[in-house]
Order: sequence, then structure tokens, then C-alpha cells
Amino acid sequence: MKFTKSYEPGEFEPQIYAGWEKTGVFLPREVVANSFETETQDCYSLVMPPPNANGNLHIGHGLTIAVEDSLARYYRLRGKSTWYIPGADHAGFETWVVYERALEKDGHSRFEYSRDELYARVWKFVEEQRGNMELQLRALGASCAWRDLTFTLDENVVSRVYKTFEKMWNDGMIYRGEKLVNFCPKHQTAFADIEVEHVDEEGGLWEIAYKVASVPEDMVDSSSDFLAHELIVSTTRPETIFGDTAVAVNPKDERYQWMIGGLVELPLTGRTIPIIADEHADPEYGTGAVKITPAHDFDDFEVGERHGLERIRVISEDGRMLETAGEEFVGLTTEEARKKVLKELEEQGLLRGEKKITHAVGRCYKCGTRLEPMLKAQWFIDVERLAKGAIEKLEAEKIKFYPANKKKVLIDYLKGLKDWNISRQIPWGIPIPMFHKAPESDALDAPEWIFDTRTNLAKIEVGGVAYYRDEDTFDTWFSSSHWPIVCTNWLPGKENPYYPLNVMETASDILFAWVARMIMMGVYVTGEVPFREVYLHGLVLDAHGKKMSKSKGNVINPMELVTKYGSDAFRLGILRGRSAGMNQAFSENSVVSGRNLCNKLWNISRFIQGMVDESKSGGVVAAEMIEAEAGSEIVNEGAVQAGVELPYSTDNMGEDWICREIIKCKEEIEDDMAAYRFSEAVETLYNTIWDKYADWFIENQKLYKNVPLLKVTLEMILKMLHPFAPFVTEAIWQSLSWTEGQLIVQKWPSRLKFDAVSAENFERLVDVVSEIRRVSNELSVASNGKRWTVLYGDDSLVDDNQLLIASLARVPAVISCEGQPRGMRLALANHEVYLDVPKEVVAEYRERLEERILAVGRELDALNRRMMNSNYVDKAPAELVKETRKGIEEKERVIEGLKAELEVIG
RNA sequence: GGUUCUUUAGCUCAGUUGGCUAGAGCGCACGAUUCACAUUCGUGAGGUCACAAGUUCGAGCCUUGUAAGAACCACCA
Repeated sequence: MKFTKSYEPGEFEPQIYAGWEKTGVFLPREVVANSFETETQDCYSLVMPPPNANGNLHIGHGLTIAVEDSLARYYRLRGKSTWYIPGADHAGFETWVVYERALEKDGHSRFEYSRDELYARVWKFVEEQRGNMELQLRALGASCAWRDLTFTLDENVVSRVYKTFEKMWNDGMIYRGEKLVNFCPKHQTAFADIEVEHVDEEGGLWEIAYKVASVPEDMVDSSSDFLAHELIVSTTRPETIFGDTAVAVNPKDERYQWMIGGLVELPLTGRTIPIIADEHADPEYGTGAVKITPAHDFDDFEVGERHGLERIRVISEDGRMLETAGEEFVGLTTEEARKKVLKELEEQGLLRGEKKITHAVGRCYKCGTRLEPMLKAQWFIDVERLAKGAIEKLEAEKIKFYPANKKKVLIDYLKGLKDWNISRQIPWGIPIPMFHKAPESDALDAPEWIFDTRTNLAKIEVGGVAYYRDEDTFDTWFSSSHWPIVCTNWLPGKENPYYPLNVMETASDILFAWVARMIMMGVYVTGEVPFREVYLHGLVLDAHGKKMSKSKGNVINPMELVTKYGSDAFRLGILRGRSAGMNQAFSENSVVSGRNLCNKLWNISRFIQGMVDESKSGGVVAAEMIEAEAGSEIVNEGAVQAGVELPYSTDNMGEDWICREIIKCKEEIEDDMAAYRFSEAVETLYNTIWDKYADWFIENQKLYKNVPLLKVTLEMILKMLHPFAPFVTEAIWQSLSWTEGQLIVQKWPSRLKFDAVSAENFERLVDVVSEIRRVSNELSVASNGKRWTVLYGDDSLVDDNQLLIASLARVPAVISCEGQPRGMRLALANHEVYLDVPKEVVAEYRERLEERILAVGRELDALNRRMMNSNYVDKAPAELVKETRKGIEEKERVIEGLKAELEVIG
């Protein structure tokens, strides 16, 4: 391949990815069971949170893949048998909403079809959509094992879920309960608590008079006029009045104590209902008396349980009033009914007040419809045992969290967890494997229900008795909670080196919905935690730190950025400045900066290839030789075993220095990856490649042309950047004339030999060059861009590197002053170096020089003050004090030099 | 209402166990230009580390309080 002038991602990415996929490098190495007793396979496993099969990837997926694939590629390079398992989610409710919308658009309704028909139709719909999502994952560079892609409705998932359900059923953890559930009247399904979106909104708080009809007998005497009394209740939902079965007051509330046990007349109905005492009534709120509607309010349901109250349903599943609301109201929507109720109460003079309040209302997170608390028979999981198992493992530190504080948050959540409603009234999902006796039965008793996995049949016969299938499906999270178990093919009693997963990476906002449930289920099913570490990423916000939303129009489409700047640029950009659990702004800027790095690396490689081509002596260099003899030991101070012939040598300070810097970079990346500090790893690479390798080393090599070293160092850089920018590094690797095979499966670099003293000396040279540049720049403004010759005195560093300094500092020449210094002395870098400028030009510089003397003086004062503090000298570590002393000496010397300069100027 | 987190340069963020003169990218200003790269090179300006008190020889970092913001959880009728 020829190196073009700039890197064009679009020309390489598709074929590079296809090349990887074809050669099977994404697959884990096969584990040979018990091949050697002592050999333990070094495995690394992680699963992809399955994106919705029906949709496109959004920016959150982009971050997910960038993070996970970096881990997968890094550990693959580190030599581990890496298994990154992709998935696709049937996303029960989500997909259903999309499908139902399409159905309605065609003028159809779900009620025209049987459940089995609907299931088949959605399956087809999803199958058509799924390829799209998978293409996008490839475009992002996900190095996942496509062979093992798991769809959440795959047979092995369903059978595993059924096994768990059966175990729970046998363990008595599943029960059918008639409870209030959050119900969406539009989508006609119930939700788990976790799925409800609470929105603060303005609402009314009405006060309604309930006439007292009787009081307890012993109170009749003292309050003979009780019939004249009324009890004023406060409510936000007047339309549920028809379902009231009591009025509650606080037992400690002195105003109402005497009426407890009495009756009130329920307006608009002619019924009388009891006045009961319950802590639920807050004397401070409203009038202190609250109407109790057990069938339509969560609190009231519990009050009803405590007092054995009747539950009267007055609202139907489609959000309209039932017959129980009376002839005049039946069929009205809740909104209409509310208006009518209020109007009639007003006419009867029973409406006593109306206040505006703000309260949280549960809404459907998909359509925004107000959720109706609905009395329904559903399957519930008694979560006590699940939660207990998970909490024990968490408290025993079996899982490490990034960020660490999430562990506590999770334990707190698990401690307060309520029973889990797993029934959903949508056809798209895993059918609940339960059958009941009577076709229309709403029976609750366990004997009426049997477990059976033949959910493809609506009716089955067992022991000569007919049973009918429960038409509900499982909550998606119930099956998702098995994800690590099913993806790794965990089986009871069978050794599986990929379970638990090494890491679970996902969005921090599904900590409760998913991570918590995976832990509970993992512990319950396998006895072990499902993963050893959890890395949570935050939300990707827009450039101004605002949450992205369609309505705001600030949504960034990751695929557009990939097309425009390349996959690597996107990955580098989105990892930049991001830390665990934090929501973080993201903009095209950071992607541009990633694109620039890719192009920089491309051009570095292009330049090095050019030098390789030029060099006649540059035969084949076996870079692998260093790797081959390296073992696991990491040496960074040049201590290489004697007798090993290296394929390169370092012949000058710059070469020693770059070796040192690359090794430092490598070690930092290793630390960063172990602690999931992706942002820092990328930052370090960016800085090493650009500011060190290109700006100093490559410039240095324009003079020295150490081809073997150029090859070795470039290879190392490509390997180190590969986890984050897989495409450009692979494209370069395969374009270079001397490299073989694919970069993705190379060995992580181990070490370089270099002279540490020499490397340190290069820093001095950098100081000298920087100062020449700085002063020349300042002077050039005053002298029309003229560059001045550099003179030097008795200084071996400069003497040995005249050409290099001249070229790096871009001055006409660096020559010895032959014992006759003239011009301006540069004092900061601590070398005898002069800029050969005429006095009149130097005079322009006087002011700056004076400023600098003052600045250094201030620093010197600070150090002196510290040394004058006897507490500091006594208590601070001796090393630090020594350093301070050294600092003082140095500053004093610098000031002396600067003052001497000033005198020369005169 | 509860929990957790955040507040550092114009913008977006680093700053890992307290240690000297607080860093990066972008943006901005000035300068360069055929020799890998204008997706370039060099130089520079820009900060009371939200505020207050405390611990310490020493605080961006630890403690307490205050203010502002965010996310998640939550039944206030």
C-alpha cells in the first residue's frame, strides 16, 4: 500500500474490518479442557449490553463500544484469550411501541390479531431491522465474536429463563397477586416501578365535604349535633370518589378523634363509608382527612390492606370510567369525569376549596400518558432472597465498582427493594410459562396454576385436565438479568473460564434496572457473582452540557461523525475527558482533534517508511526479537540481559530519550487501563505521539536517521494506540514494508534498552532549544522576523549538538564564540549560550528581562519563606527540604545570570 | 422529600496516597511557510481552584457548613 498525503479513513475502514472478521481474530482461543493440569488459560470476557434490535445506534452506544472495544483490544494484545460477546435486544416494550405505531399507521390494531400472529409479525419486523444495527457496530470497530451473537429471544435464552422461573416457582419465590400496578392506558400494559417516569407537574388539590352520617355510640351524647358536622377531605383525584371505601384521619389528630369509627356520606353515590384512623393521614397536609380509594392509589391500597377495606374499581384499563361510577359517568375519560364530578359537587355545595400544587405524577416513559394505578392479577417475584444473596456478595467485596461509590448506592437500593412485577401485557416477549384451569380464570390460588414450557400452545392437557396459557409475557429485565449467564453458556457443574465476566460495562442509569438484577440472578442461579468488576459510564451530553433529546434538537448521531471523520476519530474524541460514572459534554471538536491525531500518526509513518526506503543498509529488522526474549519482566532503565543482541541501538541523547518516554507512556497506559482511566490513557498517547515522538524525536531523526530504532519505536506506538484507534493503526501496520500479519493480534510491547543518563541530558538540550526559540521569537517581533546566530562558550552539550540545535531552534547557525562572547546571554537553561544580536535590538528586550528577574525573585522568596518556617524544616520529609534548598540555589543562580545579562544591555 | 455526584482558564475537562511555580484539548493573539503532515510548525496571553471556617509545617485535594447545578430514587393525598 502506498502512503497518501493524508489519511482517508473511508478508504481503509471497511476492508480492514472485513479482514479482521475473515481471519477469525475476534474469536477467543478455544479452551482445551484439562490439557495440562498446571496450565491455566488466561481469559478475558465481557458482554455487550445488547442494543435494541429494531433501531439505530445512538451516541450512548458509541461510547459503550469505544470503551468496551478498547478493553477487548487491549487485553487481546496483552495475550489474553478475549471474548467480547455481542448481543441484540428484543427490547420488549420498546420494540412493541415501534411496531404498534407502524401497525396503526397501516390502519390496523393489535386487537385484530392473536398473540401468536403478532409475535410472528414482530419477529419478522425485527429480523429485517437487525442487520442495520450490526453494520453500525462493525463501523464502530467492535471486535466482538459475531459467531456468538445472542438475541434475547434465542432459544437458549428462553430455556434458561424458564429454568430459573421454574426454580423460583419451586422455591416459592413466585406468587400471583392482585396488586396495584402502574398501567399505561394507551399501551395497555403494566410496568415495574423502575420503569415509571415521575414528572413534577402542576395539579389541583380540591377540598370536598363529606357529611358525617354517624359517630360511635359512646360519642353521641357529647356531640349530639354531629349530623351538622362534615369532614372535609383533600384530594388530587376527585374522579376516583366512586371508589372510596373509607376516609382516613391521623389517630393523633385531635380535631377528628371523636369521629373515628363513625360514618360519612359519600357524595354523588348515596353510600356511607367508615372514618378510620391511619398514620397515612398527615395532619399537616391539606385538611388532615384523606379519602381512601384502594383500587386506584398505591397508598390507599396499603391502607385498605391494613383495614380490610373493599376495593372498588371505577376506572377501566383503557382509562375510562366503569359502571361502578354510575350511569352518568360510565364511559367518560378520567379527565371528563373529573370535570363532571367537580361540577356536580359545586352544584351541591360540597366543593369547599381548590389549590394549585406541584406533585410528581407517574408517566409512561414512551408515550407520556399518565399512568393509572390499576388493580390487576400479576406474577410477582418475592425479592427478599434475591436481594439478600446479592447484598452478601457486595458486602464481601466480590465486585469492584468504577466509580466506587456506586456499590453503596446499589446496596441501599437492594435493601429497600419491593417485590418485582414481572408480568407484561404485550405479545412481544418471552411468554410466561404458566397455565391455568379455567379459560377466563382470574384465580389467584397456586393450585389453579401449573408451570409448563409449552408456551407455543394456547391450551394444553395435563393429566386429562385442560389448562390455558397465561397470555402475558415477561418483563424484559427478567430475561436480561440472565445475560452474563446465557452469553457465556454457563452450565451447572461445568467449568467455565469466561464466567464470571471480567467486567460489566454499561450506562450508570441502568444500575438498578439491569446491573442489580444481573447480580441477583447471577448469584441465585450460579451461586457466584456474574462479573468481577463493573464500569459505569455516564450520559453523553451535548457541547453545552445539556442532555440530548429529540425535542431539543441537540442529538448527535454517532454514525454521521464516523462517516465524516472516521471511526477512530470518533472513538478518540468520545473517550477524551471522560471518567467513570460522570455525565460529560461531547462535541464535534473532540472528534476533529482525534482525526488530527490519526492523520499525524499516518504522516509520521509515511515519513518513516520514506526513510526506510532510502536507507540502503536497512535490511530486515526483526522487531519481534525484543519481544521474544522479553518475558513478563519490564525493564525501563536500560538494564538488558547481557549477551542478547538487539535489533537496534541508541546512538544519541534524543534516541535514548524517546525510548525512555515510550516506556513511560506504556507503563502509564497499563496503569490507566487497569483502573479504567481511558481518558488519561488517550491523553498520554496523544501527548507522547505528537509532542514527543513527532516534535522532538522525528525532528532529531532528520539528522540521524536511525532506521532500526525508527521501526521499533513506531511499531510500539502503533500497538499502544491500537485499542483506541484500531483502524488507522492497522492500516498503517499493513502498509509498512517490513511488518507482517495483522496488528490486532500482535504482542503488546515489553521494553526498550536505553541509556538513562543520556536520556536525561536530552532534556537539557530541549531546555536550551526552547529558550532560543522563545527569546528569538520575542526579539523577532522587534526586528522583522530576523533569526540570530547562536554562539556558545565552553559547553560540551551544545558543542556536541550544534547541527541539531540549529535545526530544532531554526537559527542560521550554532557556532563557538572562541572565547569571545558577544550578544545576549541566555541564562535560564543554565548553559553558556549567546544570541548574536546587536545591542540596540537587545535594548528592546530589557523590559522583558526585568520582568523575568522579578518573577524568579518572587519564586525565590516563596522558597525562602518556606525554609524560614522551622516547622517545615522539622516536619516535612527530609527529601523535600533538600529539594527546596536546591531550588533556592538554582533560583539565585538564575537571577545572577539574568542580572549579568541586564548589565550587558546597559 | 431522600441519596449520590459536580463546581478548577472564554468553552469542555484532567489533576490517582495532601508537597514546591495548578495542566490538556478547543478557542484567542502573534509569528512561520516549498524539504512527513495547513488535519502543519513555533511562541504567547488567560486561573482568588464556587464561598466560609477548620485540621496541617503545607490544602485544588481532608473535615464541617453555605450557595448553585446535575443524575438517580421516592406514595405526600
